[in-house]
Amino acid sequence: MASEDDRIEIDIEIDRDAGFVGDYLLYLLAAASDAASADFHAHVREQGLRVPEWRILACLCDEDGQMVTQLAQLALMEQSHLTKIVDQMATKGLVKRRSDERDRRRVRVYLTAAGRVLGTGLVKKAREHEMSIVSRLGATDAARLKAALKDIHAICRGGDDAAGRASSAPAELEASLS
Amino acid sequence: MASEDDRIEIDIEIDRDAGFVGDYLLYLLAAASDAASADFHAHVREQGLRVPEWRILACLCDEDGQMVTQLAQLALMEQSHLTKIVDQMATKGLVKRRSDERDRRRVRVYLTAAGRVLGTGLVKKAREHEMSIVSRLGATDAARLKAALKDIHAICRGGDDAAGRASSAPAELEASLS
DNA sequence: GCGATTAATATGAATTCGCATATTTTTCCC
DNA sequence: GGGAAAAATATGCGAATTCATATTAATCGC
Repeated sequence: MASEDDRIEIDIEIDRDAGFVGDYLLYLLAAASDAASADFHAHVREQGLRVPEWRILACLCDEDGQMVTQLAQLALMEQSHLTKIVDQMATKGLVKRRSDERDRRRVRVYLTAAGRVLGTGLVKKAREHEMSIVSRLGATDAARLKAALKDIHAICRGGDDAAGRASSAPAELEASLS
Repeated sequence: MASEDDRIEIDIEIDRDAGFVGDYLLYLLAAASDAASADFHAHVREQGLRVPEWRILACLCDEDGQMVTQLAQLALMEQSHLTKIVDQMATKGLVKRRSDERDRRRVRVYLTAAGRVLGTGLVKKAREHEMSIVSRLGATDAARLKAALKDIHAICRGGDDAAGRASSAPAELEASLS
């Protein structure tokens, strides 16, 4: 019962011919997004922020005083979730709410001074981090990649709001799409 | 106090010059991934599956009997989360566990007949859906995009396990990287 | 071979997230 | 202008997700 078969059995099957997922666009997008973000997200957490908070800060640095729904779409999260995160950020003193004068249903979210400082710093870091990836990928390929990603986004939107034009579209992504 | 100023004030600012997020690689990746997946994920849920379950099915269709940790990496989720989802899927009769004979710490996850049927069907649907996106994007651009995404993944991995080679790497993505 | 260390998975508590819906304000239509 | 329909946000609750750690098995050093 002792030493019958001590060969090391290699059970790691390297199937280079891939299967399905290894070349599936939706998987590649998710995997690339995850992998690319891991580094920076770790940095964000070191700053005492969670990822959704960072996203909101970044969006507000781009355009302060956005509406809740607008911001949620842009930050890729649900409205009710964004509302809750804004609560927390307000408690932390990073943002403040103010209801829109013209339409008092709307609530606009503004950066506080502290929020702007933190956000600006992180945006700078994010740019540096992005540059390090872009340089490793090559500037040309990176530019092509970005263009393709914008195309994908433009093509695939409509599952949400069926060819939703006008007011709800996250402005930044509309631009430069051809 | 009645009609002082009824002009419709356009408060939607279309800033085509983008800000930061509109051209930030990590944002574009996340946004594209979200947008591209929305459709199909809706279909998955209509089949009574949640997205993580679909991911696991797909991975097992590619290679049955994977280890828990392996599977978690491949399916882009945490190990403890995967364990719980496998519990549920086992209850539903989609997968079954069997401990590895050589190393009884390891638990391998296998598809049941029902799981394979469901998974195979969804993979087929996923291929069709992917093709519809690829055709709208253009075959050449799509191929370039996939290559770039694989590059990104290869470049950015290392935040997790510092240049992790060998056994832990999700085989499919290693392949065809140059 | 025996104890210490490491690997693989599971478990439990705390948090986040998402869905359905309530609430408040505005717009539309008559 | 008054009530019904719509829009924007908030709330409550259940499920999903994470984090820290427990548990079990294998490997390494002596």
